[in-house]
Amino acid sequence: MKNCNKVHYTDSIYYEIEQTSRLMKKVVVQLFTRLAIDITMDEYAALDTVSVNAGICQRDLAKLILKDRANTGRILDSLEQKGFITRFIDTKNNRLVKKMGITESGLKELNMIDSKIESYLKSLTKKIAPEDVERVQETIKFYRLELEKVVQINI
Amino acid sequence: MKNCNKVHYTDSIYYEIEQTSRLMKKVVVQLFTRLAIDITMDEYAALDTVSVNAGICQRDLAKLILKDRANTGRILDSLEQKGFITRFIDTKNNRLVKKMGITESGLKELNMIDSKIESYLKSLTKKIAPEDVERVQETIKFYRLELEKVVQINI
DNA sequence: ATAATATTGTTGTAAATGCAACATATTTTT
DNA sequence: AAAAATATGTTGCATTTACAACAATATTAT
Repeated sequence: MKNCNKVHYTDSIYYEIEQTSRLMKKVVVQLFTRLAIDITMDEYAALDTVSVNAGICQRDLAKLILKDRANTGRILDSLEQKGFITRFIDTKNNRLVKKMGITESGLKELNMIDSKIESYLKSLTKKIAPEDVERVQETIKFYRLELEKVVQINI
Repeated sequence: MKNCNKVHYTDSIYYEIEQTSRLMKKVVVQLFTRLAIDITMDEYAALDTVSVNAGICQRDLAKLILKDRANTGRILDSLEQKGFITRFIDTKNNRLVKKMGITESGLKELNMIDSKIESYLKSLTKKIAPEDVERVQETIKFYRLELEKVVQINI
């Protein structure tokens, strides 16, 4: 008799999270397209992050959004070109850095997108008890912090 | 007074899952590199999926691994070239399709990788109660099935 | 029967991504 | 003081990815 109790990676929580993330990304991209939102998901996430971290520099933002410095710079180029953020040279620990902040126009865009997608995203979890959603979120966050301890970040 | 209760996308479970997935991918890629495993994570996931779905055709596999037909074909090209799967022409609903199966060498590689990474991956959740891990996995799976209902899959 | 549509896999292409290398400036080491 | 290392942002490149177009075949509609 063969070993039928084999543990498969594709049954693990790791793969489950990855698959869910991929699917979710598809859902949100399709939502953005349907709503004619003219920034990408990554730009939206970066804009939101900047809005709660006024005056952050590029490298620190890169660490938050888990992208490398190169692509973070490119995302910010796009957001700046669209007028949603402003960038300015400043110092951090005596070093010249590029800091940024959200503009009025960016804040308006952010609120517009939030209002457009909020109800739809909520509807996706409506069949799950709110306390379950919260518990899952807390557990995943704890797990993510564990991952941060062992991952090598080269940003 | 400004609205300090604003709900941010970056605080949502959607972003939490995406960030965790990104971080997890980094962790596993670094693990694969450290262990000198010579296939990619995607190839590994595909190989595992093939191992439990013997005789599956390419398009059906694409639906399982959530990649498009083009890239699924490319991943399989690589696995076939390395001798880990075999592909053969067959019919499904009277249509010519490319089916596949895992080879002896592929099964050996799969088991080798599993044995190498198992304990490490387990250690990442050792601080979380097993029942919590299971509950999270179930809730996410339920959520993923909700997503599958609304997403447009163009595979 | 002919035309239109659907299924499956491949090829081409443009965009996104990560990584290494570079430029500049500052800190630390020797 | 000179050299080495670090911090920050940008550029270039190779890989990955998604999407569209195509080729071949089978089914459905007219």
